[in-house]
Amino acid sequence: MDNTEKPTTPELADSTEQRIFDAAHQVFVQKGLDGAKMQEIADHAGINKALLHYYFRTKEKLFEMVAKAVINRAFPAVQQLIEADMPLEQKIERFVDFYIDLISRNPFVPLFIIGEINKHPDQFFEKIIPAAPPRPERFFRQVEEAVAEGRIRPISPRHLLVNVLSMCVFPIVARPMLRIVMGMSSQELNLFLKERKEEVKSFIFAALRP
Amino acid sequence: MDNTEKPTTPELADSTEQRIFDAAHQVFVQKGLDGAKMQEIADHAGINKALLHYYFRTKEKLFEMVAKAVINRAFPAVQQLIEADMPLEQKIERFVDFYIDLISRNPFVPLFIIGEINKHPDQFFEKIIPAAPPRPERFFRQVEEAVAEGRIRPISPRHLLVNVLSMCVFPIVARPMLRIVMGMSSQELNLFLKERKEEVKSFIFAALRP
DNA sequence: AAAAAATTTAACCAGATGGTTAAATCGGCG
DNA sequence: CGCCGATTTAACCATCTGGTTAAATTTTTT
Repeated sequence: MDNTEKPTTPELADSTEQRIFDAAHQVFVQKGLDGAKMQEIADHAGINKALLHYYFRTKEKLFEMVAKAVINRAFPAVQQLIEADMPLEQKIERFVDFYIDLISRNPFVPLFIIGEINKHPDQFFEKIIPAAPPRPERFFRQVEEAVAEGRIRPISPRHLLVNVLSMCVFPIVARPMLRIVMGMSSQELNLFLKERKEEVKSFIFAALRP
Repeated sequence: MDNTEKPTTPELADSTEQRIFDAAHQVFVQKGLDGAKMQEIADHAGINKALLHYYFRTKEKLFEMVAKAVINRAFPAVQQLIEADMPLEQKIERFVDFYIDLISRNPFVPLFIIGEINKHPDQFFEKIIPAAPPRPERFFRQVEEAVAEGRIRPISPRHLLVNVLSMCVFPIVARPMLRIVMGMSSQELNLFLKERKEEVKSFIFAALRP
């Protein structure tokens, strides 16, 4: 039914504090800062407003913690895989599989990040986003090498990465829009999204043929 | 500075009513139903709250009108091009150019549609979305024909369309996220997005080679 | 200039929401 | 049992926000 991931900070596992945090995580990610109500978070955690404010003083602080957790969970995972020590072709394959799985389990996360930055750019870049993240330099070099060796068709490494990301993330995030544009039922869409992993991989490798 | 499009209902052009509607359009699309405040819309239109409520009774009604305008402006344009009477290859080329332009001028629109459906699915599908939109059957047939003739590599028409859509829309919509993932400055991103049209087209046609 | 329409001012209301507080209650534990 | 921390209850407050209203003021029309 609800197959979205919930974060776990091991030390506090199963504690009330953790239950509240998980509830906040879910509500904030789905509805955003403005759309989320403290009462709804309390309900979702199975407690009341008083206790909610007892554990987390203010909505702002709670949101800040959740937002930090979201981005600290989302980006390092990607970074790690994209910069891993692994042949380019294999890396792309694993990346597509891994990333489609990841986004399928957390379909609201990309929307949450983009939306909140759009609505409150200042706070987000000040408080939530950490130090400058390292660029995927190794991946870029791998692509350039593969091009130089003639293993793949000449292509801009950055555009390749963005193409891969786009084809993995967008269909899952834009699910409600696809339903309209493609005129598909919810069931049809489920089947369609399951085919994506193979379809995206074959599309990419076809585009990369020399 | 602000290159987002504003809708124009010709009859009322330049009227106060239109100025208010345009302001509402801009604020709602950027901040969503919950994030938008009536006072902000009034400020943006250069009037006061009383007059705002004089022209548009309630926030709900105003939002409903804006949302309808957004989707009635967004989807038919796509539908028309994708179902046009035109050779497949040419159609894809024009579609990429047209769609990247369209989204660049309205970068918040896709996010708005997806986000609002996620937050208020009931209202949106009841009141905003019109009758069942026609599927892109002709496009699908064109792809199947091209495959049968061996002009392009075998591929699922629906996945092809979603791939094209993804590569056009996602990078523009996810701009704030790309900044983080790719570690690019705002200026670098502008240059990067300008290269996209050519880059996407060549990627697609490379993937379609038999 | 007079009349009519558009717009502003300023006050107000009601409901929702974030947040607080003190006392009561519950639950485990020595 | 009796203590102690966790949790609930219920009342309360301040603020924000959507919405209304009547009168005053400005602008447009006649």
